[in-house]
Amino acid sequence: MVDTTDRSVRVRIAPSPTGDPHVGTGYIALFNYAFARKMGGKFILRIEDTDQARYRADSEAAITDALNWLGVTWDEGPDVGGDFGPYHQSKRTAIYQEHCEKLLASGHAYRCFCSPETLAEIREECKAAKINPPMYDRRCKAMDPAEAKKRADAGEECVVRMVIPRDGTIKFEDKLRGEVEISASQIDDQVLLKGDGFPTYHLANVVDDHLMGISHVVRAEEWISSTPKHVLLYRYFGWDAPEWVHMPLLRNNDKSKISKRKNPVSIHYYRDIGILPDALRNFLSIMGYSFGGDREVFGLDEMIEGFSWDRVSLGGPVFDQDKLRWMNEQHIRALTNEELVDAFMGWRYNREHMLKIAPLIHKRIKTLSDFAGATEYMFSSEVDYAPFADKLSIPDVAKKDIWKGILELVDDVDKLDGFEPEALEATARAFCEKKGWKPKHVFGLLRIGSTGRKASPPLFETMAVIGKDICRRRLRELAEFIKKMK
RNA sequence: GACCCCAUCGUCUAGUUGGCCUAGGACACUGGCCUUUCACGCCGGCGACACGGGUUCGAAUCCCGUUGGGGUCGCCA
Repeated sequence: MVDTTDRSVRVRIAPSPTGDPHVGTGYIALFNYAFARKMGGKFILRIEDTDQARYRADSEAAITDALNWLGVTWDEGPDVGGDFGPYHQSKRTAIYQEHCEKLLASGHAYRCFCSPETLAEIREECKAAKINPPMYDRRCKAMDPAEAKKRADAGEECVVRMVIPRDGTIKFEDKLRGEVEISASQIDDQVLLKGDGFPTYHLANVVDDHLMGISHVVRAEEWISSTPKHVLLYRYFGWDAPEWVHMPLLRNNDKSKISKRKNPVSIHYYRDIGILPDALRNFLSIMGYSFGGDREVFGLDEMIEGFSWDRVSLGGPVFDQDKLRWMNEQHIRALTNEELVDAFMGWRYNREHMLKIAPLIHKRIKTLSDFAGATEYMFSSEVDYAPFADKLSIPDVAKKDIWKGILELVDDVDKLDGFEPEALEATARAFCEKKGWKPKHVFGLLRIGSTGRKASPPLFETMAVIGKDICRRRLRELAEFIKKMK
């Protein structure tokens, strides 16, 4: 089935720098990468930074670091260059606007001046009238294009929407499932160009995939329902569409789409608790995929060599932490003692990390041998809250408000760029203010939550050393623990 | 709610042109052996083809329906 002589395969991973490097990004990147290597094709990294509101400065580097850490590397991308750049969508706005003009000219798109408020009203009306799914009523489509252009040129803010046929169906072939058919009546006149002049995913994605010569779009299953829009866009532009491959979604234990509320989803979390990169990679590669025979532990090269879409299964795989740990154990065993020691040193037993710890424990140890006891929680992945059950309360605050509050604080911290002590403290104090809770009570909970101790070096410095991802995980577990307390 | 996708042990999966499946492996759980302890290792146990109709000599494998789960329905990707 797989033609290994096909050199024209070009695939891409297109993450959005809006947060932490997600395991789902790593998962999809891995399959794109394996397929590209198998076919002797190219794997491209493109940064989809078209959302100014959600853009996070520290995110892109975190994503590229995480992907490299996983062992997935790209042939073209913002850092390595290539013949199809630029590879940041934010640097391609002129291209999208130009293409939007073509659609406008051919009558496949129109300007829309409706405000977000108007749109919300329309959505409400649809709901009330039980119109499913709720859709834009296309009122601006009736406007004379010349008149619309005049208003836009005069500086009035507007978006550009694509025209979806009134009836008929849109079909496409998914490599893993066969033909998928969706009625045009289900599809809204999608916004292509936002009010700020940036493109939406749909436009940018199609234009870039075409311009970058992408042959196969390998992405997550959640995109299936918007694929008809993309198919239409290719048609409107007169381009050949790529092949579609929709991988199953990684799941929480309850089978819902994997999410940070129910699972650690940052690749950094797994790195920080001491999962070997090749173990995470191996684990991700048995999600929805089987190597063949009874092999579960295999190298990236082996996966590439035997790679075939035929080996993908479509039931959504649950991301099982236990099995990940077992996988990691297998990879640790495969190490020599020399390599194991290197792994420890590469992880946290190194000068750089010790230098962060040193000021925190310097005046808290009497002998060097006190180190292990004084820092145990800085190296472990989980802590036990049971010994503190009687300390997990705040005077005059209901238990429910406490655990919900902790979750809220975690969300506040999530919005930060980075995890610096100063910003952390400011966020925590703002939270106390907001809640009307005393810092000493909140900080006490934070301390127990992130260290598993009631005494520690300065809280926020300590949290910074433990790291954002582990702290977040611990705090969520603390909330869970309190929730379950009688 | 509408539309789309999916459906083998609790979990990851093998099973891919229907017969070699009284359904195999792995994680987890569990009984035992080994052992000065623990871990590893070894042997064993528990445990699934969602249900109902077809097609066929024969179905986990094909078709239809039902049920269940998931996803999407944003000027987010």
